[in-house]
Amino acid sequence: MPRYDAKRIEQKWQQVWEDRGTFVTPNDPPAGSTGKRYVLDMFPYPSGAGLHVGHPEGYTATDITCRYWRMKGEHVLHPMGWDAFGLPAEQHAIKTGTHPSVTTYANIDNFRRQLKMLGFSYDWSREVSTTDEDYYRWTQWIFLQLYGTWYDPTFEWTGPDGKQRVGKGRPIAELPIPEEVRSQGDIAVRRHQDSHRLAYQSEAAVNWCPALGTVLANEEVMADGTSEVGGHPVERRPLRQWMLRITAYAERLLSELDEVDWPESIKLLQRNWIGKSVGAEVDFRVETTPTPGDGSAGSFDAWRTSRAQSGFPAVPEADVLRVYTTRPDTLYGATYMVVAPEHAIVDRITTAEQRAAVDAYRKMASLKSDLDRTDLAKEKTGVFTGAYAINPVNEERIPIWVADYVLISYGTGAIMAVPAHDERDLEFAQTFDLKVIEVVENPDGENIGFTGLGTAINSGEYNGTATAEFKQRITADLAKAGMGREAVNYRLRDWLFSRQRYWGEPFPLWHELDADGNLTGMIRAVPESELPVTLPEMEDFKPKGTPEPPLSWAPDDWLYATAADGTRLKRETNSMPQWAGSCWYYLRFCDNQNGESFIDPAVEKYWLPVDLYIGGAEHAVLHLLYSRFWHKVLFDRGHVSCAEPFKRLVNQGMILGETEFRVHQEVATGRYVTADVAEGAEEGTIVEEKLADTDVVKKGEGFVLRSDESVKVEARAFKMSKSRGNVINPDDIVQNYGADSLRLYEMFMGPLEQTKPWSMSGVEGVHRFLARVWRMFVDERADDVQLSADVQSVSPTDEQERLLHKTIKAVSDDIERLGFNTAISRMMEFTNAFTGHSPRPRACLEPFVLLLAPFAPHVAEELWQLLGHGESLTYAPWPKCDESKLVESEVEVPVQVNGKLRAKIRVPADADAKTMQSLAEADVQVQGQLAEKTIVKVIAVPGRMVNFVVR
RNA sequence: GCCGGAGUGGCGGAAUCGGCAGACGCGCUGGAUUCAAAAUCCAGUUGGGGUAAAUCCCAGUGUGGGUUCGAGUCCCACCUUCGGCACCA
Repeated sequence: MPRYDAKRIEQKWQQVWEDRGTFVTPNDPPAGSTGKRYVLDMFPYPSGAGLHVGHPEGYTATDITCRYWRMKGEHVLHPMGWDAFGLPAEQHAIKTGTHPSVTTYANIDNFRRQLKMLGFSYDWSREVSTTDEDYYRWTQWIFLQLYGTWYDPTFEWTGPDGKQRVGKGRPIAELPIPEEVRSQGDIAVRRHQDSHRLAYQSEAAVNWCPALGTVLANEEVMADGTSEVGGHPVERRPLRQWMLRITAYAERLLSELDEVDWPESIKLLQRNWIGKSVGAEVDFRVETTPTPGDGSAGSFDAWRTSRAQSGFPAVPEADVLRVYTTRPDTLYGATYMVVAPEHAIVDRITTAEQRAAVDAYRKMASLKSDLDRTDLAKEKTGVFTGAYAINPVNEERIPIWVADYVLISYGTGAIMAVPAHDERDLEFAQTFDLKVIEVVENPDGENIGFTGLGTAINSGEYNGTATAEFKQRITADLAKAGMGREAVNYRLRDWLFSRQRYWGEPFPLWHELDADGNLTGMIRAVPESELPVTLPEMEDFKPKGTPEPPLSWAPDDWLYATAADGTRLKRETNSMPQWAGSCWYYLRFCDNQNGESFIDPAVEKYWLPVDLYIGGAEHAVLHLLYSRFWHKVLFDRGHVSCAEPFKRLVNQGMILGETEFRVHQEVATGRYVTADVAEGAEEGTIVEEKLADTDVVKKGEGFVLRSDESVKVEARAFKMSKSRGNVINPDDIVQNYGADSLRLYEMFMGPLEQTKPWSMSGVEGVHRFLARVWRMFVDERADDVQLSADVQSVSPTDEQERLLHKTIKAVSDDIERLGFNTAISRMMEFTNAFTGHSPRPRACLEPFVLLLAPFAPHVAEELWQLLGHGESLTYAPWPKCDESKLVESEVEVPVQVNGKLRAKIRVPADADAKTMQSLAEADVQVQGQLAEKTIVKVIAVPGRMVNFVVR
């Protein structure tokens, strides 16, 4: 029985593709290729659970695109690899005692098997894993580029892409060394350089997660103060860590977003994350300083005079408090100031009377976790320092407070508080009974809200000025007086780049040791020739619950060395975060065998940028921002030729579990029982309740399902999860329906970008479609698989030809705009029209097989072979749409009367407006509608419709 | 709270430029085939009304308003829902 046997067909063709190396892609374009396409998937983390149905969604979308472009004659790069460093493998290793590399490579084998089973056209010879020494050698090399680079924000240059830019990452050797630094000797020069490198060490308070035994990046900590992985509490702790100076690139990361074709929503997420704001810095002189001799001598007037002469200094004097504000126009409404508890000025200005209270507050604030500082403690706390500052515009004396609602890490760590126009300031002012002065009003008397725009009041000479103009004027005036300047701030923070983990890339760095074996703080980069710094073999890599990284108890021969100059060296024992490997994998795919460099420049120039990048929206800020940052550094240093790595980005939507139904049934007046039911459960079924009203129904007894108005049915689809038991395993789907059905179903579910629920009967639906296609070609009543006698070399009818070319056009257009669901429905329409008719012209069916091929490649190959073709259809030319075959001599158009559809008439396709009108008027239906009415106006759109406006 | 996306039959969704709302699939109903079933094929399927018949009538794309000859599509306000951010001055 030659039924549609997906399993036989799929195994056969996967073997053929592998044997023939069908998808192996050399870097040199084949003769006659029309161009290059680099189509990339976000490579997976090979978890122990295996492939999830979410993976094949994006992978099928890219695969269809690749197969389509190959048939169009493009040279297509379509690689796959593994983002295999990371916490789960390490935690699994700790639990089971298996080395993480063992688990990782076993998982990779499973993932590879599953992906091959789905028939994706990857060039497997380009496979990489971030955990391979050959790979992370270059991750370390790129890190050294970051380490060896400083950002010059004023450097003007033109890149290889021909665009003019201001700001460039330059070699650290080109960093100007100020004379006073140079005069202090070598160590001072090295320190100066270290403070400008894109990779630097910092002692700052970091996110330490005791449960995971590691520090985390801001991006890895959720809004509620718990870790993104596992949801464990995270605390703030001062620790020495490696940071990457991504903030230096904030402006470039923001402005160069305009160059890429990404969804606006993702660009917006990145813009918000970078969080640029434009405002002003303003200096407030502290009136009294309790400790003499710290530079506070002199009157306010004297200070003002000197400022007017010397201008706004880079660093304020010790008794000057610098604030950042986006609303310099509200300066007259500043009634108090607030500094963050960590602000250095607090020690200098706190009065003796307030000292004890301030110290206690600062201590308390330092112990608070982020969680305490946000959600739980929304009410404002703070302490008066006893000191006052002078408002530079009106010389008002205003109190300085310490409060933790001001963050040390943003702006200058200090604010001028304008309670009339800032909700948080008002809340604080009300709590502590501070003055509120309104300085903005709406001339129309409408409520402008806190931050609304309007015109100035209570603002001296500026009264009556509109907000926008006021901002400009006062910023200019402050600058002239040496009291302020325009300033830009970013919400983006530097990237915490070190982790206390074994299973990650070691840093290619040495610490210099002194005679006693202590760190001197001086760093030496491992020479490029000594890369990779491989992970040492270790039995015990279990975190000890302290911030000591596992590598710190690595064998001594790994840990220590002596330099040629006799200096004792100790390795950096932190490791890189999982993001490191995924920051640049798209580059290595182009040239994964290269032992000389991370990518050959000519190869890079040919393949880059990635033309289409598809993956989950969960990487909208993290991976995609980090990756762009690294790429820009490599670009600035001349290692890549384009400034943006991913030209077009598409996020696939999440696939949810099957829709679940739940009934709420009234059992007594106002009392409900709730239960999960199967879809289409019938009245009278006994269902077991979830939440019982124990007064009415005993728990565990169940109740009889009714169907009346007191019963409410709730339908909801949930995220797939093990605990909910609604996970769909791709292996099962392939086993029961085949890979082609899985691919087709995932594309048919709905738009790629959309979140959508799984439906098993939907899978059956597309499987039925493929079986229908099969029967369009194969007579199932025959004894063996052979072309049906109904498929004949006869001339197609005009109608058949028109449908074929309509289908070619629609499917091609749909693939190019990634509208796979509609492409599939077009092919279904074609199939519905052709099945059951005999004879079925070959001239229509052959191109149809080619249209189907990107979506369901296995069955398409089988049918192509049945049609007598010896070669795989992978590189068969894509069918061309003959526009002349699309034209119809007559079209049906709607006729409206006062905008309402009243009739349909057939008109010649090329009829002009006049002809259409007279044909419409001649129609019996229309005449009936127009009888006894006056025609006021007629709108006729040729080929579209006719509308009579009547009275 | 702020920012963004989405609301269309019983369900997933279609309508690419403001021009026939509901393509295609699921589900359901009826029929054919069959000893019976599975599989397959054919027909119907937004709701309401109406007819001997239908190429009939009315309503209809979250709600309320508006622009237009004409609105699922554009504008204003609101509701619901999903996602992101969240003391960022």
